[in-house]
Amino acid sequence: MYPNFIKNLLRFIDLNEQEIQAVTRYIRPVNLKKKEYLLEAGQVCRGLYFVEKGCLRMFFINDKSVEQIVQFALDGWWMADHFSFMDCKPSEYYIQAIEKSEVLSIDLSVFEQLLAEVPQLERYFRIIMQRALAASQVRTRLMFEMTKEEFYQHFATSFPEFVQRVPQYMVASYLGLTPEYVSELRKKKQ
Amino acid sequence: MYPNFIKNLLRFIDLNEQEIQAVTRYIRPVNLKKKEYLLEAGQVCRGLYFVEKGCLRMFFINDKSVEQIVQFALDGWWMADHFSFMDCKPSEYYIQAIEKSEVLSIDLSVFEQLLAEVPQLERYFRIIMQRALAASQVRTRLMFEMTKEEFYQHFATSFPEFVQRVPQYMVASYLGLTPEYVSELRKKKQ
DNA sequence: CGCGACGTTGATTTGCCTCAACGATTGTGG
DNA sequence: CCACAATCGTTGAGGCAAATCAACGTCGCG
Repeated sequence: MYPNFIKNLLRFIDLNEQEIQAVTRYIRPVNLKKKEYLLEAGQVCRGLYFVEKGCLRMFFINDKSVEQIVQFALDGWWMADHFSFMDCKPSEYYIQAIEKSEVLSIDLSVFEQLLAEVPQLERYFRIIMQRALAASQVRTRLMFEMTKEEFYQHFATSFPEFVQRVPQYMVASYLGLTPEYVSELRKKKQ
Repeated sequence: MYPNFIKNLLRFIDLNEQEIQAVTRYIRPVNLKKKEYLLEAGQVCRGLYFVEKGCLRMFFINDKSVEQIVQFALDGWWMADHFSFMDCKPSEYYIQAIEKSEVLSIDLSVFEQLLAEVPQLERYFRIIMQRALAASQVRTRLMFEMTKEEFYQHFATSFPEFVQRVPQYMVASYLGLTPEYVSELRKKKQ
């Protein structure tokens, strides 16, 4: 049951069988078909979402009515609009399954209770958040450091599985490029 | 002693007098003169830094040998290169005092011990990290959503004290603009 | 006073976008 | 199993936001 999730927990904290059972009792599993939404703009982001299997994207609609992707999540990654989640404010984001996905949600409504019952999870989430923050710092540096062309090439060579798995125009959006320009860059490289 | 720091702790968790004493025993205070460095590229980021009073900036040197600022921290904010801190990897960043500053460091060498002695701090740092992550998500969205001009105007009106307090070319760097272009934007607005 | 740090101005250049049109591939209902 | 429509990627012409480069003003400070 939820092998990826439990493996992820045990990677950062020690839990006995009983505690693992306790955690899983608080989880709300969500199965998504391709293109189905986990969150839509205007709704409150109810949970912290763990991708047990599949692939999600998080995006907003900009003032030109174009989808702007800000994050992906593959198997074993967490995803949430933390601002909306923490303050119960309506989100400006959509979270959508790129492929058929199996997601585990820890809803805010049970989050505090869960933390009280299994206090080690404070540590787990502290580490998860800290790592996410580190990743975000790295991304910021790369965006400033590189031209858009280098940024694309860097991404394509760093995450080849990714470029296979998701459509090219989504990669373009995530990197802040137009699909046309990515097309030009790919031609150039060969 | 460290009034801003303690106020910040108590804002998110409950601690009794004894626990507060325990925490302060683990702190390494650092006083910085204007332009003094707290971290230089190549060094490991030893601590999580809390700005008790003053103003810091974090930047790296890009391939054109230009300083690129990625973050500021005013009184009451945390700052660190989390990637370097967590994995003890040499940092690519500099952290420098923009003005005379009083910083409190929680060094990695005592971090785990401190968390063991005052377990509520796991919660405190989980919240701190989560909020930093939320802020980072908002910044990412703004950078994608707005033109550079809007981004500058948004920043200038959202943080007027800031624009007073730090030189214009640093604001420009933080926003990913050239000083010349910011100059042009300011002229335009009046 | 003189130097260095900071800001401004204008001319020129360019990286990347916009727009429009056209293949190629996929998938879906009849 | 085919027809036809989406969906996705490509190409090329033209345009613009913002960078680059160079030169000059101005202020504060040793």
